[in-house]
Amino acid sequence: MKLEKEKHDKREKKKIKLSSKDREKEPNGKHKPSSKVKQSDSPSAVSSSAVKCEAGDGDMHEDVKADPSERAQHDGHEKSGSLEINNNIEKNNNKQKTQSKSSKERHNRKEKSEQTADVKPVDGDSNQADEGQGCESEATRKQETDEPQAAAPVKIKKKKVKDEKSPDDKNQPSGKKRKKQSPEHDKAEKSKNIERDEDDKKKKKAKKEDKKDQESDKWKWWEEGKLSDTQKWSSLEHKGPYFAPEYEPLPDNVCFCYDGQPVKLSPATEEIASFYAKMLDHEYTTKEVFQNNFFSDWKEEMTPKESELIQTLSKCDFSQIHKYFVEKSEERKNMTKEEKQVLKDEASRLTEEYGYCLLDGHREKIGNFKLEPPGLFRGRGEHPKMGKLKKRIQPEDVAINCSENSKIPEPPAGHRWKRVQHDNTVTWLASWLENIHGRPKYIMLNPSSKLKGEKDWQKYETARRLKMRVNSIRKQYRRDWKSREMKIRQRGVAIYFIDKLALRAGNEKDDESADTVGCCSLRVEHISLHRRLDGQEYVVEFDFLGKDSIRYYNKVPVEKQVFKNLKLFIKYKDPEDDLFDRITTINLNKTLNESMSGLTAKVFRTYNASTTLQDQLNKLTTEDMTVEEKILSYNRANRAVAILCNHQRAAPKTFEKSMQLLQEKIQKKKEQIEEAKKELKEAKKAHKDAPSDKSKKLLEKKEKAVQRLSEQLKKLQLQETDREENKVIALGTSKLNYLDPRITVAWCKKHQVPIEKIYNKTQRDKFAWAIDMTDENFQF
DNA sequence: GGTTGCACTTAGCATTTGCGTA
DNA sequence: TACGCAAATGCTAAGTGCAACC
Repeated sequence: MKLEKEKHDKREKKKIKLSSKDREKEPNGKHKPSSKVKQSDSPSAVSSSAVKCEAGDGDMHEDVKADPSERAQHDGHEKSGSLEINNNIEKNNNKQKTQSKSSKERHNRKEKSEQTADVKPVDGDSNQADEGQGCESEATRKQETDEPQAAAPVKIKKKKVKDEKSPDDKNQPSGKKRKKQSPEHDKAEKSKNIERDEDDKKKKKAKKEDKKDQESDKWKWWEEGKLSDTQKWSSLEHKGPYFAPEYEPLPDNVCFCYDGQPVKLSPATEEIASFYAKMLDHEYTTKEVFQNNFFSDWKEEMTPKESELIQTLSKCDFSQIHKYFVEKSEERKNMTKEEKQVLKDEASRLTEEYGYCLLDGHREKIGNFKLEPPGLFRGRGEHPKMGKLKKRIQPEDVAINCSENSKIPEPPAGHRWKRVQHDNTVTWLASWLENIHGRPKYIMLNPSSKLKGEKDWQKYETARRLKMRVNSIRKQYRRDWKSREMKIRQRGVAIYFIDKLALRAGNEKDDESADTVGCCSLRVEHISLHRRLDGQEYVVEFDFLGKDSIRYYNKVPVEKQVFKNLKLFIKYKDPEDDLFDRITTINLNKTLNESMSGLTAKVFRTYNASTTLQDQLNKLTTEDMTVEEKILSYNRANRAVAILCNHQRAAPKTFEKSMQLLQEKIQKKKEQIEEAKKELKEAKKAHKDAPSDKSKKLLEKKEKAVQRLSEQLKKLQLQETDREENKVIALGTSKLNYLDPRITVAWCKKHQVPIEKIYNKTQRDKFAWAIDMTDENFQF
């Protein structure tokens, strides 16, 4: 009861903070009509809620909350029955849920909700023994025979050699087209060429050796033992973070204008103005919340004189500043190769100096060694803090973590660190508090590092352990659906959703963030119940904004008991009430941990994603396929996971155009094939009429041409299918975070697909442990 | 048992790089 | 060689979950 009250109070607090005016607005700032507000404002609406369900077990009103035309159907999804991804992401992701309620009404609602509780404790949970822990070592550890990284450096080398030509050489026509020169000139040219070739060879050799060194230097931490769960390192040394460059004031000819008059701003005020000016092209600056947050934070940084003068944002003219930055960006784009190379060299130097640390004697790459520069906060979705000023991080804000006996990083001249600590139970190198939410941020290692890799490996091992326990866990949550205790029923249904739909846990959120939810924080307004829908029984329609304000829309047939429970959970509740008001992620995870050590809601996502990949790969791959077809199968399996996990992306801006180009290419190829076939027919006839060696050769040539063109066509068509199917689906997130890489490596080895066709360089670095240790027999 | 802070993973968008093609 | 595009990489927001504390 107390828990429910607290949940309610929290929500209440949040609602008060977020003005109803803001909440009822569409992302574009326009007010949208809100029937839901009306409904909940009326006292008679108390039990009617946005969730429509039948009265009793009889016929049901089949109500769909949003315009069905807005929802793209996506069928054929095995796991959830019918997962639907909305193609119109931009539109739908920004869709805001209308919510408004007076606190008095909310209080009444809480009391009503209390009436629904059965509080007879039933001991339904069974503790189950743990299984093996930690990272299992693979039975077979095979050395990687391919050199997946070879391709890219060779190409770079080629280009470099080309670039190193003297200016004279650059202008010389090459090869056969060269004009005849004098013998002296030829001789000089020849010796030049020899020189160049030798130089080339030397460089190639050096590079090869470098690479060899790097390979042999590569730390195979997975072949060593782990320190302990708490101790993360024995020694850690680094250079500290790299600070963002100081602000460069605008040239005198670039003016900020207020009320039509040019105003020279102080450097601090001007810097913040430049943050806004840079974003003028972006939709953010059209949003009222963004504008208000920016303006109030900006005002705080102004001098008293500036603050007195600048009273309204609408009178501020940033256009000159905006133009200046656009021009600067153009200039950068139009730099010569040499100028670009200077910048590139400087960046490499920085990475070399700050981008690596020494961890237990091994050189490890740092993930983010550059401190975040100041700017304006860009939240995702309808974030109440968008537009606020992200302040410049000073050395005095930064805590350093390294070993006691190491060389302590030097703070910038005239400054000192916030503190220097030597805590080997954490993995971060530096940390600071960001000023928007007051939360800590960290500088940590790259995913290719031991610390990250080990944790990743462990994650997949936990998911594999779940595979062994999942049947008994499923039996248990089915039993819980019939518990006499409301809390246990809710928990049973929540775990069912987490398992079946790969929903996130849904922790309680602080008051000042976008209104997004996960499983445990679902509200009544996020589901609609349909006794029958599209020929299926007991359908739950989900519609809510999840992490990053990505819309989750799905119509799922569920078991009858789940459906009945959901009806019970929403009884006497209003749209904004919690669907699972008796549980939190903490007690849900506690229950899961009792079933299996290390089990949390998150593990189900990893487990279901990896299982789906393995099943789909088995189903979609056959031996007679070409490598291209196998890759398409892999992408399809990957896509099934991305759909399950609801990993969406905005369609690429150039999507339509590039598809059109591809289609034109396909058409052209088809025409070429037709032409080639005609020629083949003629060659056949010629050979039949007057057989000779020449005619035979010609015939063979034409046959090969048709075959080659047909293969090219097939490749293009596969590309077209793949691209179309990937339009709004992001494959990368699941590949990097949810799919046990050993499944991929085993599949590549079994089906002779080069690993670099599936994993790029970064991914191969991250999954080096899996690539090294996995053979083709690996089973998740 | 709940709250809070901290440490870490997961996530999509923005920017840069480099490849294929005209 | 320049250009346009897709892929790769970088950036940082937004989640999860644990442990200390009350």
